[in-house]
Amino acid sequence: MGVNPESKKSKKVGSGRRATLKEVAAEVGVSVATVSNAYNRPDQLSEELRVRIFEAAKRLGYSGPDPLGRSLRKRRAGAIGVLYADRLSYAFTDPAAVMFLEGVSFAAEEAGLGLFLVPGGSGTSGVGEGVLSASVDGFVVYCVSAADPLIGAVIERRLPVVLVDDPSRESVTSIGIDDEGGASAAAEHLAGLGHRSFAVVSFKLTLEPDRGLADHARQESANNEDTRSRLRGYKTAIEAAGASWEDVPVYECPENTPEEGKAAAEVLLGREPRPTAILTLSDQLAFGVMEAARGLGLSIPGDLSIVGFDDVSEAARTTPPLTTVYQPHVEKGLKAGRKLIAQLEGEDPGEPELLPTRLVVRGSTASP
Amino acid sequence: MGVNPESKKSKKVGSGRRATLKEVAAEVGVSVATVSNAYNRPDQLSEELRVRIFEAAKRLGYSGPDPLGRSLRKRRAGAIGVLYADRLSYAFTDPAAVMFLEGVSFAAEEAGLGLFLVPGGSGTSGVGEGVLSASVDGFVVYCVSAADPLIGAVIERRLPVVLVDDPSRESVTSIGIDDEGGASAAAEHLAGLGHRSFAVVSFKLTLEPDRGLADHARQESANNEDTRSRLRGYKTAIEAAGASWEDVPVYECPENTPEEGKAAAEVLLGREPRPTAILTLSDQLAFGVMEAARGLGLSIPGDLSIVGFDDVSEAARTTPPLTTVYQPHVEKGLKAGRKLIAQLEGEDPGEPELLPTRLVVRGSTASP
DNA sequence: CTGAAAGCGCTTACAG
DNA sequence: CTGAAAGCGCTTACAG
Repeated sequence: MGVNPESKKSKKVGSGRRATLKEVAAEVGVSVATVSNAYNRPDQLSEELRVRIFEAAKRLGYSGPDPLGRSLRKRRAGAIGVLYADRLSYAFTDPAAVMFLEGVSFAAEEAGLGLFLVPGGSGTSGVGEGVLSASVDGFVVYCVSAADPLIGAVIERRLPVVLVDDPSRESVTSIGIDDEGGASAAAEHLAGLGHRSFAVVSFKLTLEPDRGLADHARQESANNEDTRSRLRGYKTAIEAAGASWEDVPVYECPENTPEEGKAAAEVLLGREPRPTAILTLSDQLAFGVMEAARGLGLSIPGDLSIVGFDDVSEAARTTPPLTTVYQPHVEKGLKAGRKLIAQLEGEDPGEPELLPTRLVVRGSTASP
Repeated sequence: MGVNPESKKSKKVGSGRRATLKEVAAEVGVSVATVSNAYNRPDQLSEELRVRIFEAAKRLGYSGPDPLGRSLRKRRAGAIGVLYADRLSYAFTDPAAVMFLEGVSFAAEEAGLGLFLVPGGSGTSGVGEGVLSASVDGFVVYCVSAADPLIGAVIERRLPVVLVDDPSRESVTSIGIDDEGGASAAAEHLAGLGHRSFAVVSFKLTLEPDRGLADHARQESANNEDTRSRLRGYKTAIEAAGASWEDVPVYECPENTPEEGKAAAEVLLGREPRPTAILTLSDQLAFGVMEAARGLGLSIPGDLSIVGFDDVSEAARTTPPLTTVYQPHVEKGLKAGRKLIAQLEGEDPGEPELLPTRLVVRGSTASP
């Protein structure tokens, strides 16, 4: 029978010391290998013995091999890590990030893996601490600028990696979207409606973000590939329409939130001449722009046309509905996850992929 | 100098075999203990030696102690597990779940822990497989019915646990909200407006969900504590208003989605007498009800009053805005996470807590 | 300031 | 069908 080592300290469930494989083996009078086999290779022992082992396990409160021991031995953590540059909790605040995670989690589930959300941002510990200490088999790196030291930490770990929205490292698998194409389609659309006076609301441009108008040099220094591409798309289309990019104010927001977008728009709409169209780098920013316009008594799209980027589900439900650039967030996450899993299984992750974007014209844009 | 063992197979970054503590020790000519100390207890060795060790580590491509080995030795996974009953990917689809996760992730970040999302649902592997194999230090259990075998798997693991929205296990820490109070406030509100003809759109009632009207017996058999409480709240207030609960059709939806809510409403609104008010168990369901009403040409709230539950951010932005019961999703997640972390640190997780709910009256309710 | 030794809990050839 | 042994990579008293 053996005395249950837990009976002494009978605190709440969960606080007791777990039994181990070794203890179960001792209880049954077999070797640890046999107990291990009972769980992992049922064909390696008689059914009768297997049942006896499970009974003993139950008696001792043993719930199967400890994942920690097993992982070390098998050199497999059983989880894929998702690295997000900002605070983890902030990721759940951004609908685009949430959809992306939905896709990744789908891929993880397919493969029977867990999803480990790695604290990347400025937590209590140093930069990259989370990356260095996460028990994962690989990383999906999302929303992390190529210049961020976090990327260095990830590379150092020498685990399989998929970089999302950042094709800058040739040697690393990546997946992204056609940022430039989407952006230029949006700007072309506005130009086609007759707009010539534009303004842009942008993400942060460097690791040390500013809040305010960004001059040409600063725009050029943008170190997020998607930010660069979207700005380039806007620029190309605006110049093709015969307007000067030099005259287009680009406002940098340190964070991708409606609040920041609102603050940006309030500045941009106070300038002379007042822009007739505002292009943003995300729906989140565009929502803030809409709010600012309402606050100033401007009608959309009568006085001001607005376009977003992302086609988050809410974009279809604002008043008026937002014209924006669709990108397949869930699919991007799914494919990123699958590319990582392919690497884990020694398969070819495939070429860097660029998923298509598409302009979705709704009610927030019209002739000036 | 020593030959870098990786130089032979020069495939993509990430595919190389990692160096180990032992190899670094050999390279420098010190013991593994000293190398370990270099990373974990800088005061235990001379600065000069420490630098030499880091240089050697860099040379060999060693990025610091492997989390797997460290976790096993320290008996700490460095992550808190979140268990969700359905498919993981589905959690990201439900705005209430996303806010909850935001809160949990905030708590995890505070404590320098990762967030491990455990596949609970019907993946490729057996029930509880994800739970049994997750390398975590404890579980936050969300949206899992007390009757679900997953709970059994969690308990078996003998790790610290926090049960969310399910106070049924006395011995386990839990946190929830005042479901009944919120629900009865909502029904009272409708009764106060003069409604006497109600219908209810409910979550699934058992582990084997039905789609359709649920008779009294089935309502009673509901095994989710929050579902039971909300139904009880509706019932109490409706009966207090002098109406008969027997006459109130309760439609069970197998999933908490707008689509299901719509299907439910289409049936309920086809009945005679047509209800003048529909109470739902969530905003997600309520959104579907709104859609169904629109589809049938019914005006809200003129022909039909609708109330939701959750006060998801979208609830304020529908047309008309949704009257609903607010609950503090993020705070619930935050507190659940902190209670778990308190247990991990041997502190008192505190009493089971019941967070307050509050009726938020918006435009979707009016006199019949 | 540094090292030898034990051990965290497990799995996997291999031998019988 | 079962077991003895090695070892996954690390940390931690402990001794010097």
